[in-house]
Amino acid sequence: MSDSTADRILDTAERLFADQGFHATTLRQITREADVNLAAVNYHHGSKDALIAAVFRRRLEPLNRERLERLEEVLADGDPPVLERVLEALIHPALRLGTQPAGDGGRFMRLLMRAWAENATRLHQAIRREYSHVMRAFADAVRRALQDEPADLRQQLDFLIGALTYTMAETGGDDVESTARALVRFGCAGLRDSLDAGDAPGVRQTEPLMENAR
Amino acid sequence: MSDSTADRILDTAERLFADQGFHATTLRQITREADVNLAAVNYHHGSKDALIAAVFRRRLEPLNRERLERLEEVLADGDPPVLERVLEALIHPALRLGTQPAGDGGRFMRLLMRAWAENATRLHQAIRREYSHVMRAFADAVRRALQDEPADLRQQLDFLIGALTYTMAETGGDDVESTARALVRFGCAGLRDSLDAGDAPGVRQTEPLMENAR
DNA sequence: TTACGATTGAAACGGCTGTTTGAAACCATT
DNA sequence: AATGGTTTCAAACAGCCGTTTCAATCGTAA
Repeated sequence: MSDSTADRILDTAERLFADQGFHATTLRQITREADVNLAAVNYHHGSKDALIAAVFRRRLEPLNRERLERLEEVLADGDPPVLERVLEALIHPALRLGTQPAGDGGRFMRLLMRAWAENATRLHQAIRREYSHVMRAFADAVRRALQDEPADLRQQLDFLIGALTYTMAETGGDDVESTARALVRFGCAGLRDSLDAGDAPGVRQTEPLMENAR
Repeated sequence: MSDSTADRILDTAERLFADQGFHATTLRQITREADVNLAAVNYHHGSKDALIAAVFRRRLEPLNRERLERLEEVLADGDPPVLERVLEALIHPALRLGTQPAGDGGRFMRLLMRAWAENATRLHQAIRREYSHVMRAFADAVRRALQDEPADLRQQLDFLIGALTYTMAETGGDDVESTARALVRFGCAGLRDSLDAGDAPGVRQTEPLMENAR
């Protein structure tokens, strides 16, 4: 049941895509390692592109659902929500994804990173589309937590997403808890300093911040 | 002179690699768009893999050199260096790379991201090797700026590198100055809060930071 | 047991890949 | 003008790609 042909193809494809990339991974390699016939991919998933999309859909949908559920809980607990808990709802489900089924490490996140490096492709756009409402919800929550006007909060959130994605792809999914704690804290400090202090730098200094390059 | 065959191949390859990925880009496409003969790639660069390495070497070497030069200046200006200026030496040369030759946007950074998504490959390891001494130098400088013991400062630096890489690949290289300013500030706040406050959270809160997932 | 849709299997399809080859063209030096 | 090394060119090489085909097999419902 859980080892149906279609599922075995998905598992193997996810692993190989993450390790080697989409184009570098061939259907023959997938079907050989999954121990299924070559034609099974086209029979069960339609095409290689459809297989790639299926690999993402299987992980992204539960991830974003859990993120939004946790965000709802945080928002229900108090109206100016606690910034730490908002970021934790964003970060923790993603970091846990790396350790979920069988210690796969940051494999899927490496994959997500790959897909997102494929800018200007249909895959990238599809993922962004599926992500957009999640990010909008979190941006609103952060704004409310900071009780500040919009500003360019989206940029700071992108900083955080970048740190999260990079970290997940780099670390092997070990010590998820401490990594999540460190990242939540890092992001909170950055967001608070960037927004609630207006335009002035958070720490005064004698040297000019930005000198012209030589 | 500047449009030598080898250089035209490098320029075209960099653009196509960033837009489509390494495996998805064919030598025939590169040579067609560069208006050179197919065999020219193997003649001037040896192989496709060697061409990929050459594309990276051309950008990475000046980038890391400029970073280290600026870091030296900052360190020479005062012994506990100003954290903002250290991060600025790390971030600004990278962000400027996107706007250098002809408004190429974050193209090379998208490429770097791609290479770094290719974990466990020789290319990734080669890049990490070339980066390691740079990162070590910056970690030392940050440690001195914060006047703190080692801790897991490397992790915080990875957060910052992730935010930088993600941001560069996402934004088209526009408003480099304001992006750099925002990122320096974001990173300084995160580093200061994470390290100089020890292990206690920077902001007290009534809710537990990390609840068990449902 | 028979019948039938769902699944698997082996083989082949056209097409594109990176690389190699050897002749032609170029260009500075004798 | 003749030479010899460097670079370009068109063509071909073997090999792998995603997909399709159609017969063989399986599992279940009549």
